[in-house]
Amino acid sequence: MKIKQENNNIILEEVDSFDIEQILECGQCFHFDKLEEKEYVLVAKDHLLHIKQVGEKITFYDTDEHTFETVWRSYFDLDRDYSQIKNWLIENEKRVLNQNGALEQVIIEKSGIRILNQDFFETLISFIISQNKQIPHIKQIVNTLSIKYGEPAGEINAKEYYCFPTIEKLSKVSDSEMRLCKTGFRAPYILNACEKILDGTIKEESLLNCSFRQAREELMQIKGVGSKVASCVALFSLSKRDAFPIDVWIKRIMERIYFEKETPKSEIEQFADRIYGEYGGYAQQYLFYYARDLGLK
DNA sequence: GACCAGGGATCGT
DNA sequence: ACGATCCATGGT
Repeated sequence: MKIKQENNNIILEEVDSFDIEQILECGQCFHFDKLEEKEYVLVAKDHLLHIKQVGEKITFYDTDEHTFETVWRSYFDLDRDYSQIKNWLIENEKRVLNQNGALEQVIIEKSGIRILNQDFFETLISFIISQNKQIPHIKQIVNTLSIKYGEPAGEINAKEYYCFPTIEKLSKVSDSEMRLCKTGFRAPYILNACEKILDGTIKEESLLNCSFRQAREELMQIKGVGSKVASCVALFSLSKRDAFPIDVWIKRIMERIYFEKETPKSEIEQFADRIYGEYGGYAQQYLFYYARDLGLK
């Protein structure tokens, strides 16, 4: 990877496995705007980023080296060797199945995906909101909460963007106010999550220092957080790359490519552990995006 | 353990 | 237009 500073911009070249469209649109994050083809504005970690990709060249507009190094390098998972992960997954699938599997083609098609290292609180609330909702609606709610309760993050093309609210701010919102943001029955879940963090039941620090399974157990103490939401939070904000969140899409694609019949989630989870192991999270993201694009039924 | 509410935008017909 | 669906979960 080559890093250049040009005017006020940071330019990346020769980045392996990086497609800004696939990274943002694959369903792992919700706080961004598409401006043009492969040109986006996103708000993350209390920073605003205007980013554009043309071929192999990626421009981080109005970004200094210090911000790039301290915020975006880790956010975009730039120190991870994705080629090694892809190769391992394809080889291990072959070993377990004793023949070539379907994952290789999925990975080739979605090879520009990276798993973002997102903020814990924002990820937790976003995935509580996500249940039974489609991505455009999740984005709308995250946006509404940020505008109403977050700090200004900056302006691009005459549009003001807002940071995701702090836990203190969000915890003081009333149930009825929260429902005005279209959160519906999830409103008490969001408030319960704030409560459990503020009273110390849930500690990000200890979640970072334990196994995926332990972290999932602890997160599930929050009302409205089940196995799927907890797995997403662990994968996207706690570096648990062995997490394998199973939703309807993953269930459908796994049933199609490995089982060829209806299969309980518990069995799918066990199988994923065996075939994808410590890289389950990456496999899940390739498969999820692929299945959604396919519009699998 | 199977079923159903809950809330509303979006998608498919 | 309008009904079905939706990156689940908790309660019954």
